[in-house]
Amino acid sequence: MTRRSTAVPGAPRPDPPVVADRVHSAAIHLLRRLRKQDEAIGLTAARMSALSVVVFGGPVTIGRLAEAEQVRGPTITRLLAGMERDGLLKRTRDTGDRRVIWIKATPKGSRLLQEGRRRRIAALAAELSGLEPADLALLARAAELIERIARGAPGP
Amino acid sequence: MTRRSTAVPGAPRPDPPVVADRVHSAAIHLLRRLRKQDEAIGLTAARMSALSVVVFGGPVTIGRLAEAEQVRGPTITRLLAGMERDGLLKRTRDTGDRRVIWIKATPKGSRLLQEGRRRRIAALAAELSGLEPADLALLARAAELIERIARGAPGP
DNA sequence: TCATTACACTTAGCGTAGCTAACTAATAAC
DNA sequence: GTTATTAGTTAGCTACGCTAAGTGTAATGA
Repeated sequence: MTRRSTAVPGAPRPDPPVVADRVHSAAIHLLRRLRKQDEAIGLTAARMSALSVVVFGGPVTIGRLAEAEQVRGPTITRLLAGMERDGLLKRTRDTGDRRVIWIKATPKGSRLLQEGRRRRIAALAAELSGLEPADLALLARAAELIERIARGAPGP
Repeated sequence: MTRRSTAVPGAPRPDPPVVADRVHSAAIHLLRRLRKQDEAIGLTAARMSALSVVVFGGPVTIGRLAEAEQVRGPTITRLLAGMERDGLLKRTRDTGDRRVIWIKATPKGSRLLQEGRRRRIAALAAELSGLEPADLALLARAAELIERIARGAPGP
């Protein structure tokens, strides 16, 4: 079913390529800006993203994690190697199928993730808090749309 | 993180950190997805971004380009080296101040940029064209908001 | 004038992240 | 009991951030 509209009556229909270009550009610039917050906590974007899958999604296998992160196996393997070395998570061989490895976050990992997100997001959140509630809601809705599209999902 | 509905008068005020987190996450996933389109044309995101500054902003110096791209000098130097090798742009020593180098796009560079943007954006635009006009307009507005925030502008 | 300072850019080298191809080890299928 | 499939790793490539240090040009000032 279609969603509730926030359209301004009489506004011209936006051109998809133009909107795509703008959204694309905004995403690039936003992430470049946020990257600068990274070294404060020592969690890169890739680590933070993977860690949040593990922390919020519960224990997960390497393959599922690669899928969730939309990257290939070796990328995850190396990412996890560094994070395990840093004590953020641990691997456990599956007792049934011994090819499978389960990834679990350590308390340190969970704590660092929360802290990292807080920091990385803080600057952005601070800017956002200057917006009107309507604009905030608009951004939330936009993020939802983009997320769905990025996942390649046909619909909600 | 709870899922929130579209902005409706009377809805609770969205929490800035929550929105920030979602926007952040959406940006990451979107770009990861778009990156997959890159090899089709042979222009990476960084190249495309720099090239578009050169193409649309006219000839530019290395320093200004680094500034525009929000990266350090050496990053631009190396980026340009590859692009010059590939015939996408050319360097010219400033005749007045011989420390300065002007970057200009070649016809090939301009052409490739247009083509690259078209391709990189095509998939996204295709998805977007399935949206209602209202949602398209919402995304356009969201991109505008994010762009302003990413630039660190105080904004209206 | 000539030594010093400032500036624009480059080189060297490090770290992180993406990839493919080829490998090991375990399981499933015939 | 082979053979095929699956899960994950290793090796090695590219790209793109960074800092520190180097080169060459311009500006300054004793």
